[in-house]
Amino acid sequence: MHVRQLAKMLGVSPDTVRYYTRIGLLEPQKSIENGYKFYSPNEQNRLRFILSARDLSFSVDDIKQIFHKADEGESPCPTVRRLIDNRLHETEQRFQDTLRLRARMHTAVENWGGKPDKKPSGNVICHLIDEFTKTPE
Amino acid sequence: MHVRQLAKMLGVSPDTVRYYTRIGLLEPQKSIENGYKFYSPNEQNRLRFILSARDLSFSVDDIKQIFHKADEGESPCPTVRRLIDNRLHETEQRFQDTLRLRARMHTAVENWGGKPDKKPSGNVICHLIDEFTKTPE
DNA sequence: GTAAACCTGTGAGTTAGACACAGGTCAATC
DNA sequence: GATTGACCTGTGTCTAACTCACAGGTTTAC
Repeated sequence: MHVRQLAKMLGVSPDTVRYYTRIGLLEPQKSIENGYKFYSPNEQNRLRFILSARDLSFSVDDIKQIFHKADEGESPCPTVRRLIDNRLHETEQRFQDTLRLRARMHTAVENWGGKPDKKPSGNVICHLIDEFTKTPE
Repeated sequence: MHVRQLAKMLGVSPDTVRYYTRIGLLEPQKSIENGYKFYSPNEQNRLRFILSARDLSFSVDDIKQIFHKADEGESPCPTVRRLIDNRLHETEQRFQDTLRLRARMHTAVENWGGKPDKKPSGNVICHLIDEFTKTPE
């Protein structure tokens, strides 16, 4: 199975598959006559796993670690449990940040609704942004 | 005012100031004897504006556009209103994505609590991840 | 045989900075 | 005046997770 076919089967772009291959997460065989890469059922399964892990926000480097454990025959589960703990904290942080940002943006847009456009003057570049910063509420 | 002093004054890292300078958002004068960059009060004001815009999720490229308008003497406000509309959509999207991700991760961790570690076998790399994907609820 | 459509791998570009590093500057000491 | 050490500078390179550009190989239709 070549790159485009595999990508289509699992619903990702060929470039994504090429990327995972480039960094060593996938190790397809190289056709001698073609130079084209050939993905075996085992590689297909690995890609499926990568996508599942990605959906839980595991990073590519995390997945490398998981594969490393598994390739040595050890259980990757402790690693997985440890890693998701970090990812969970990150996600929580990002969630809170995004929540605050969203509120700030909504306030700004609302705030700007009744204000006119103005030309820049002196040290005011855009009075919407400048004034909003000074009165965050 | 040199880079470190300016950075400290506005609470960012010198590298951040250098970055904005490198991409042309700031245009300090270059000392002839030193080669060191000198930031005038006007540049200080520009940096303050950049940070305000950044806090509303405007991208560096957005800010470039805003500066471009303002430098031509036109009102950047219409640009600002148009741009924040895009950023608001992005933020909303990111918020929803993060919300879903967070829920998925919580479900996974809960789910894994009662499950043992297992060694990889056949085409199962980590049963926690593999099985969770198959039963998302 | 040839033309067009399609596919490939590799190299480079993307964001918003962080980090490494060779060298310049300045005050304090000898 | 020379020298040490602390501090500062600009520039080049690196990051994550891909995406895009591109030169060239392959396959199919005529």
